Amino acid sequence: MENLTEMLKGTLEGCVLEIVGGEETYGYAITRRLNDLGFADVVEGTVYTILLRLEKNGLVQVAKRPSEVGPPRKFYSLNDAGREELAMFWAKWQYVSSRIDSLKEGGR
Amino acid sequence: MENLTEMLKGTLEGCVLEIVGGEETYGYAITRRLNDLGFADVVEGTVYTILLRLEKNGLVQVAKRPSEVGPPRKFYSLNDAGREELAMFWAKWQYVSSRIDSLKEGGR
DNA sequence: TAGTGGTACTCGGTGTTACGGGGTACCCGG
DNA sequence: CCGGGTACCCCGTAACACCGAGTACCACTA
Repeated sequence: MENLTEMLKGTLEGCVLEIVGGEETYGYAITRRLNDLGFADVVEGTVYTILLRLEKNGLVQVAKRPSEVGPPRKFYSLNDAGREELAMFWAKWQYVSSRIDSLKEGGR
Repeated sequence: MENLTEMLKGTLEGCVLEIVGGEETYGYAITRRLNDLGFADVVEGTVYTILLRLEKNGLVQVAKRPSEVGPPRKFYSLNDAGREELAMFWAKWQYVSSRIDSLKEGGR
């Protein structure tokens, strides 16, 4: 599937939030996770951008820890604000996707 | 629901395409349609921006016709390229939304 | 020991998209 | 004749994802 990028705007951040909410993890692994999930062309730079934004907005907690196979990793986990934001994201997603699906099905 | 705007990026154009594909219609009516559909804060300027983009990209056919209740309307309908684009949009939507839903459900 | 490839993060610039606000203009009823 | 609904357009702004380049750590190998 080519060029999903525009459609991901505004949802990719939520996806990252969900992944981080599931377990404490770091940028490089999140990118891999997204790629495996089917978002094949999501690229590292994008994920790091999102993570820095989440950090700036106070939605995550960060812990730097050494790795045995490369440079140190920045592990992210959600704080309360982050969990709240995540819940909000899913509410929005449900709303938007239901609207769009209803438009698709004859759309009344 | 507040501030869905970011989540609509990349999908709003598809929604307009779908509406135009359903019947020949014009900007002002499309805006109303979207508002009724639940996208309450989609605003006229946005729809016109999209319509002009569709026109520029050769996805629609345009016909100006007088109105009995105001200034003339620009009626839009899909051409072959537009129908193709619309089919593409729904394919992308299905793909993306299924991926995101699967992420939501435990995400394997 | 120099080189390669995988791991891991950061930054600056770019393009696309939707919004906000203003402007123009047509039409009808009071 | 003037306000409000109808109808369109344009310009500037903000958000978001991408791209490319840079830095740096580690293990393996020739």
